[in-house]
Amino acid sequence: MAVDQEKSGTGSGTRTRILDATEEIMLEEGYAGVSSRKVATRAGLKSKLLHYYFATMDDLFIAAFQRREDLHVTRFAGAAASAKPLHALWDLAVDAASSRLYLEFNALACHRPAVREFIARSNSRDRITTTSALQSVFAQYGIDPERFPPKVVATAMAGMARVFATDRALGTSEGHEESLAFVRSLLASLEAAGSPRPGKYPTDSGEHNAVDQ
Amino acid sequence: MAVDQEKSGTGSGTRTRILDATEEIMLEEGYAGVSSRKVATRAGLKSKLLHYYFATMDDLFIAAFQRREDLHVTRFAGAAASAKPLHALWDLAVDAASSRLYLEFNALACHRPAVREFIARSNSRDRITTTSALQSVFAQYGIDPERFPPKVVATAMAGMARVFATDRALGTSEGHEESLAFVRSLLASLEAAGSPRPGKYPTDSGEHNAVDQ
DNA sequence: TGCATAATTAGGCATATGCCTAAATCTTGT
DNA sequence: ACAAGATTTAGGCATATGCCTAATTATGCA
Repeated sequence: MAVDQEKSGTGSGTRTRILDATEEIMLEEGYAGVSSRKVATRAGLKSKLLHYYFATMDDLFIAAFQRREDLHVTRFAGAAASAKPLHALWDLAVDAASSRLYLEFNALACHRPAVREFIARSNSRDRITTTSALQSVFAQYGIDPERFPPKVVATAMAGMARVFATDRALGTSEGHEESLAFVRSLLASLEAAGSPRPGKYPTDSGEHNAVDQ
Repeated sequence: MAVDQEKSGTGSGTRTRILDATEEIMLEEGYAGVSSRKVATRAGLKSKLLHYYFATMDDLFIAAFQRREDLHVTRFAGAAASAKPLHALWDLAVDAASSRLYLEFNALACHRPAVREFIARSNSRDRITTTSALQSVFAQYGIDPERFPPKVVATAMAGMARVFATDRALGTSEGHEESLAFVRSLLASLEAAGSPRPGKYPTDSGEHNAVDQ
């Protein structure tokens, strides 16, 4: 325990401020721009104190990632339970800040073995959770899982979100508008076709077409 | 062509060796692992010589990226002109080494302004070129561009390729098999349905192949 | 042959980074 | 009030990095 958990509000949020600073630097300069002294300066404290909260840089990165992931899990649950789960899940995946951060974390994981396992596990878990959520939604909406395999849709969603995040970070947006419009219209037609089925599984109702051609 | 650089052609491939070493380190440790001394050691030469070929690290990264991009452009042209362009373009996008490298370059671009413009331009250009190639192939195959907007397909392809690359680098492969199988079967059905298309467009045989515009 | 140019080698400086040990101060529960 | 733990401060070392100036050797060409 000790420092690893938010003991109480006593630290005046020092730990939180450190993680915030870490995220900011990752977004502005990339993960390689994160150094102990830079984080400390940005958080407004001496570098020694940072070392007190996070003995090593690995600890810092893992904690930063952990916090983001916890937030993501919460958001994900909310999205999956919302009235329009497909739209909500898609919006969540595309969320700019999160995607950009995950991008950096993924790159970071490549040369920090201690962090890699955390991120790899999280990636895998997220894909599985998304798949399972989609599966349930698809069943509820009467969407043909052969036509839209949840696992494939989950992978495609993750992929497009990453493209958007990367491009945006580099200042381009070639194809974003069209892709977003296309996906949204697809989601709308999917949700419109299955929406009026609260609590029950459709499987009936003639309009199984949902994705007609 | 292919004269691109080679200051004089007598470097006994030193320049090439430097770029190779740079790529290797990027793949093994990430872009942040690339330092002048490390590259020099790996290429089997003194760090001073590296500085002779590439005055700054920006120059080195830009040259490394440039070389990869030239190779990609060549491969792309070949894929677009092949007998099964859809499969070829997809395979190219998913190619492991290239995707991983582009991933690193993208991350690198975030905190190296001098490199950013190169990469951003390349990303944008690649998306446009892919879109245009898909458009032409779709027209040839009689694939409805409303149902498969080339721009959207190009973005989705780039996205899935990135997910595969990232996951593989981290040691996971959740959903890869299913996604690859799904895409391949989709491509097969598209190519099979389009090949015997009646009309003025050639079916196969590469004589009048319309790859250019 | 000679010569211009490419290719290679040499040492070093200013800076930044990760991580360490020890002590002083503040907060808390009792 | 007091002890125990949490929080903050302090200085420093070994290492790595980017980049610089100059000199020496190898090579191709007229």
